[in-house]
Amino acid sequence: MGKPTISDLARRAGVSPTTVSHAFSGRRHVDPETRERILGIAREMNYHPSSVARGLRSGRTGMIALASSMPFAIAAGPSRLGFLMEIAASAAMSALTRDIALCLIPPHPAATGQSEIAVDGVILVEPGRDDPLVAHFEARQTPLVSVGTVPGRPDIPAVDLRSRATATMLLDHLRDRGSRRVATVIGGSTRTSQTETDEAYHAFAIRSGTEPILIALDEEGGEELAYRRSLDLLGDHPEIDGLYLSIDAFASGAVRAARDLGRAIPGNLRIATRYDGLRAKLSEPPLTAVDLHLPEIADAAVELLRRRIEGGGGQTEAALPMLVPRASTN
Amino acid sequence: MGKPTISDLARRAGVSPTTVSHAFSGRRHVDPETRERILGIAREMNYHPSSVARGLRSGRTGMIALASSMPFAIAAGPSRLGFLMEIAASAAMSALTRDIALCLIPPHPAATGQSEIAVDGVILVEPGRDDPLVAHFEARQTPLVSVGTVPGRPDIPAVDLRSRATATMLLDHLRDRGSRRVATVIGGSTRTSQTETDEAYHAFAIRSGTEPILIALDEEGGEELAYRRSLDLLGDHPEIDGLYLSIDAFASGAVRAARDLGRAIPGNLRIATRYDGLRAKLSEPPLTAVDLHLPEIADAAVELLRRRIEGGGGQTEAALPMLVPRASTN
DNA sequence: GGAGTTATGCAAATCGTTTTGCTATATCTC
DNA sequence: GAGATATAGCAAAACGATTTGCATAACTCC
Repeated sequence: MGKPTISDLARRAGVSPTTVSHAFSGRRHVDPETRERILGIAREMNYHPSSVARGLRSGRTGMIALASSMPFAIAAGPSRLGFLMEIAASAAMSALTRDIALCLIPPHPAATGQSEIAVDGVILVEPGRDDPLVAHFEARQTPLVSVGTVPGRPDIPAVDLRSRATATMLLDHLRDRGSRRVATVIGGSTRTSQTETDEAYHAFAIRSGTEPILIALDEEGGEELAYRRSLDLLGDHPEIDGLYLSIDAFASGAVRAARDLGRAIPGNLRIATRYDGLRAKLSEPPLTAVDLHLPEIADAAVELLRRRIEGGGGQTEAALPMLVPRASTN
Repeated sequence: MGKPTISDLARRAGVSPTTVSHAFSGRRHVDPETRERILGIAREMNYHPSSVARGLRSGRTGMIALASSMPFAIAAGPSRLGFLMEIAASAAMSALTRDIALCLIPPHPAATGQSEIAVDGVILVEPGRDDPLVAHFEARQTPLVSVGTVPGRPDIPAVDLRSRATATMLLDHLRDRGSRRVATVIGGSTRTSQTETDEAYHAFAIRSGTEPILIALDEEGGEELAYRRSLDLLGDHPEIDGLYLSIDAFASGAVRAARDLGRAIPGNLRIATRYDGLRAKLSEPPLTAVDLHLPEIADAAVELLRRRIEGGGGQTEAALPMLVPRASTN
């Protein structure tokens, strides 16, 4: 009736469960003839070992999770096709080639009591300082790696997203194209990408000998908030002729604001953003951004986590992001 | 040293494991005071129930999988952001609101021996006739639902993608815009979307009183194959002034072919495709396509599966796709 | 022909929960 | 005060594998 178990199979084959287990796992030698017979009967009676039972005994589930506390509004976007999903897709492919399944879990697992999922390890995407997800998984002694370093936690293995280099590259690009007064809009979170952008911008301002103009916006506010604040910003500082926005949703808002103010892009105002996703590509005009090499990043994270689960250590070098110049900074 | 177990907690609290279990699950009454004490000690000693053990006993893992035998080349695309990932993202969100985790599994789970993952149910994305994935999960008695009906298996609950209606809508649109000779390119697979497109096109041809011109291409061939075959097609049939391609990668190839042949789009040739993804939107010119309402589709599939896991039945009505006219058919 | 080795397989403990049946009080009902 | 009912908690049997130690028989080697 129910699914056949190892005992059912053992009985039918006239051997002990032990032998069946060994026949499947190969952890001990079984007479080849017996083995074939067992496997044959298994096929015949449609037996498949339960990975839950295996997991209980062996402590491995063969599954890793991808988690992010980034608000879905930004991570997945209205179009559901953002930064996070690009990493998810890449990580899934990478995991699969290593015979691991990838599981997507909610932004706030602590919130829901029952939804505790057993995974061998977790990849965190851009956690913030004191991110509850970090606490959550550390409490469960689940191996952790991060995409984007974890603020204040250099001990947690991470694939560096190189946000400082990214910001510097884009700011220099804006200046090289002729912008004299570049303002920056970052997210208000404590993620490394935002703090490094902040730092890179201030260094840039000093280098350029200009007074920095930087605002930090609540990431939940998305495009709409960025639109309103960009109107204010460009109104208060008509001298701004370059804008770097570290979140693509913000960039969309800024583009709308510029249009409403009659500022031509790039003629009168250059705009650049960080993540080269759908928004940057579909923007009118298309936005200059950087290729973060997300597939490579995701693959590195999966490999880092795998080694960590196996008990090994090891570090990873992330590829440097590459500038993708588009019409918005021509 | 290791993670604390229910027995450790029971000992510390001076009760039996049974009582601890009940205190957590609420399946039986425990004295509120005892309960609070147990929960307090649990927090203190950082106890978290093992979902693997729970799963073994209760037969539920709280996890569902998303599987597709669609070649990754098309599903995830070079940009990793295709049809499949849009469904994955939406399904993940839908699952999470129901306290279920979503797992992504490889196209050919049968291939890899060990990677058997325990899930409560599976959502199949556009399976073909006699799809090995269907056999795989049916052999394991895993509840199954499909996005896109399963060819030859009306008994498997599915969310209809309405490919016949989609094809008819787009073909009629091409004709309404002025195309007199509309050819169609479909994928060579046995997925319902392709066979229904085939049927819809032949019905359309009869309605229009024209000789049908249809070719089916290997889906693995992607844009490159479609490019070459479009060159042939347009060369052999210079009278073609409308083209419907049921796969967006094919459409990209056709656009390139048209350009190389000096055929203006839409002036000299109208082109439409099905899935309104990145390719359609970014194409030059942007391609007319349909909004399949993938988030709603994914949500319906998750809900259908959830009910099926719970033992219930129930059907689902899928929303009708909506035409998204763009410059390619102006 | 005894010691050592190899081949083959089994029994039993274990993984950490959930579930079922039971006991022992305490409280109500007429 | 006898029975019924509720309350609070325990013991033990699952769940379905893996793992470890041991047993038996057959071979090899001097």
